[in-house]
Amino acid sequence: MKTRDKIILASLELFNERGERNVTTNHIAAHLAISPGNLYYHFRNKSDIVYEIFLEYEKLVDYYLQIPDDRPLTLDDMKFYLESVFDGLWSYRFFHRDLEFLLDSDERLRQDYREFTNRCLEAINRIFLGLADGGVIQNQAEELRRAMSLNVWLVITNWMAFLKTAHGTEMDRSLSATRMRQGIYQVLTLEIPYLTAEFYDRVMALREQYRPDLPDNNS
Amino acid sequence: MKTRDKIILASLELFNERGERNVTTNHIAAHLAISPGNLYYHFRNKSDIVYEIFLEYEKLVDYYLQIPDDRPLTLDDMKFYLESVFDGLWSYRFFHRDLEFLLDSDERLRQDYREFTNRCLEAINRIFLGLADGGVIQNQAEELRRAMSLNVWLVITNWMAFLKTAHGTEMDRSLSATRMRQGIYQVLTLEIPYLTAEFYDRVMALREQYRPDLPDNNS
DNA sequence: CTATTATTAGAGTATATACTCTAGCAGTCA
DNA sequence: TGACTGCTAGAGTATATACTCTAATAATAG
Repeated sequence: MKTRDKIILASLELFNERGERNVTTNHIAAHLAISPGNLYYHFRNKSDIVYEIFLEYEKLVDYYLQIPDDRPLTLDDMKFYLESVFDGLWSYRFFHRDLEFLLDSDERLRQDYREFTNRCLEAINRIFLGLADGGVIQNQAEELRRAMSLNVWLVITNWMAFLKTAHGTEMDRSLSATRMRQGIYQVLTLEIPYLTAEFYDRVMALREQYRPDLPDNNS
Repeated sequence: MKTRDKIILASLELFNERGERNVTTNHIAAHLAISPGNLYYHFRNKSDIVYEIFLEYEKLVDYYLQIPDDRPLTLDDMKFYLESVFDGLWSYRFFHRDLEFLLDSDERLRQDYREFTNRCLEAINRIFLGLADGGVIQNQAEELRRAMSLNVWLVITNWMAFLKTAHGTEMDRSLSATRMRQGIYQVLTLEIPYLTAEFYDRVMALREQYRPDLPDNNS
């Protein structure tokens, strides 16, 4: 594997683990057992590494969120979108943690992220439309659908932070990966009132699969 | 005003404006035209300043979120809670920005914040109960109400970050304060499906007051 | 007035961090 | 072979940052 790719990979790993703020370029180099000079040969600065990682994140999510417009959407589609998005969120979870600082330090990233957000909102909106076509959820007025999409986005992008902050120190990876699924539960909760009678039971059953086992057992 | 209080005030101001990460203790001292030594006479370290500010934030929100249990809640109550919470969020907006790092650096804060979160969730839950009593929203199953409360919390605590990241550089204070109100719009959106027939029109009219003037005009 | 305590200034320090510079090495192509 | 280009090491640097230390000044109590 090329050094450049190794740098990106190790950075992502360390960022996710410790937070971007706590990971220096020297740490990254040390972790890879390469020299700082080597790292800076491949990247002009830390922001460039972050930006490169963002491009991957963006690509992944954009790939997941391709919405077919030649057919209605099914329950399986919905499940796929939810799982994919939370999977992406998990893989690049450092990103939303220090988001504001990162955007402040890099004009390019701010621009790109804004467009990324808009694309995601648009995708969520189209998923709702597709699900309405598929008879899973009821059709809603444009304005309400947009407001709902935004709420879905807010819940999704805040879920990771909630887990990290609302629960104790017991945030080992395995536990997180399980808890992560509760994010899907929360999103499905948003949809409940809009389900069609035909699909109500099936969606509720799906939702049940993501229910947190422990009621609220933090400490 | 005592120096100690001035430090807290100036810190809050600077943190909100530039983000905690970009504000050093030396900046704070310089801003107040006092010496670093003086600052460190009053606070052992930066974390202590943050913690002190958190205590104020906590007190404010706890004060706002006192829920009377001897009477049902009205629409006005709901409006008050929403405006109060978003007002608090705005006044201490730096806090949620670097939340994860702050909690990582201060065990006390992590502990306290977790309890704070739980109290807020509990309060939201009780507001829903009170509103159901008041005939504003329909009564829901315990589990659904809890999941909804959590969604409300997620939307509220992520709203500030969304504004800062999804819109351009044009985030001067005045604009923000206006946009801030759209957060209330989003929370009310969550409640729509659960409104009682008697209150539907009134809540929708209230919600209308918080509707963003510009559809999605960022750049 | 004096002794004591609280407050403040301001120079200073240890450490960290992002990043640079130079020189050497390795692969490649003529 | 030799020259050229890409890659790497590693010491080094400028700056920032959180925080300390000492001495001086103000406030207060007896």
